[in-house]
Amino acid sequence: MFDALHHLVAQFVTLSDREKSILESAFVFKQVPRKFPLVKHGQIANELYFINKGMLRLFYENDGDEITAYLFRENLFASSYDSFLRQAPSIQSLETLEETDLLVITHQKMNELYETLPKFNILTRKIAEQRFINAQQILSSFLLDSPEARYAKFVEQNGDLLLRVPHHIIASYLGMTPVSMSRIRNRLAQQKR
Amino acid sequence: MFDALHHLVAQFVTLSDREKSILESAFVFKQVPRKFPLVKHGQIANELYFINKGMLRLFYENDGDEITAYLFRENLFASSYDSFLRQAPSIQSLETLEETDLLVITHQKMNELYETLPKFNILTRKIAEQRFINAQQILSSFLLDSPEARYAKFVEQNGDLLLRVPHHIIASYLGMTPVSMSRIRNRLAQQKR
DNA sequence: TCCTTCCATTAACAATTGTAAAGAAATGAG
DNA sequence: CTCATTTCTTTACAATTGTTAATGGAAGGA
Repeated sequence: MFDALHHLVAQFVTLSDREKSILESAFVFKQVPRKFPLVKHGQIANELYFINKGMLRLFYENDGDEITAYLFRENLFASSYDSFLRQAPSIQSLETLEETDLLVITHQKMNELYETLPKFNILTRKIAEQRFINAQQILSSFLLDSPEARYAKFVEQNGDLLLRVPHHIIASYLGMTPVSMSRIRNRLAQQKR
Repeated sequence: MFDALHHLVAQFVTLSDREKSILESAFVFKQVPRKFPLVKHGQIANELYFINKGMLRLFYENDGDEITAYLFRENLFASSYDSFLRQAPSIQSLETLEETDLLVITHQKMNELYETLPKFNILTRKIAEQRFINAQQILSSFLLDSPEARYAKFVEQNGDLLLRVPHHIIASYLGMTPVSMSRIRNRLAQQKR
């Protein structure tokens, strides 16, 4: 149950068995069905999730339609980070895309961990740094690439998601409409012939 | 000389006088002229900068032309972060826009600080978290706003930079061409009449 | 101060994207 | 298994952006 979590943590810090069990005891297992809302826009996110199985989507609600901010898959930490970190009302919503198995830690438990497990500061620092680098890579794709190139890169890196996530959700993640993405798919498919 | 730095640090952690002097001793003051290259694309960034006065721009070099990744102003830490954090060759370049006064800390000195000043982990974690939230806000503007709205927001938040930074540098930061930004400026100016 | 380089705007045209709507196919809940 | 809902694609048109080029003006180095 905690294998994937320990495997991720081990990439950043080395923990003793004792420290591992302190870490484990801070999390609670939770299985949630498809389309289950974990954070609603306007609420304060007070949980952080580690995904054992399934997928989450973080999205904005923009007068009626939903714009994907990020897609979380297995073995990632997920949350509405801005809300969770600042403990302020979330401008994003978080929902499952599939039936999902989560390890849940509350904001309060995390603060306790900073005390009982000093290495936790290093761990979260490195994870925050990595998230920043990731955000910067996505941003760079908006600055440097055409929508067509951005879609092509997405397929290269996350091609499997095309079969797992509705296309209009991917389209909004790539900053385009489903119509435009369909045209791009058409163009790229014809180039390959 | 260290006033602005201490002021920023105080927003995240409380340091004793002794800790403050440890922090100070890790930095070196450096004044650099306009258009001075601090990190060249391909190099490994091994310095982090705190800006006392002046401005830096972080940019990509895309077959000949330069695309702004970020604009750093006074009282901010600046670096080619991906390169600095991973100690890998930088895909970005970092340059001064004006004559600039910097406090410089090396990657090695930073690792020493993590040992001699444990609170430094907390400080850098919180700064990394803040940078992530900032990156996410910028990204959300690409997902949610039209180029016109993105320009309008920029003016609202950083209007003074229009007089301080060449427009084509701002345009590429906003993900558009200088021509398109000029048209948008024209449109918005006419709406106000 | 002079001169070269850089910079912002405008114009015209091509290409791409957004919007709205409709139909066919796939999917999930009961 | 069936039916309502969701999802993907296509079409036509409007709007916006990119591209290239030219001009006038500003700015900075010698």
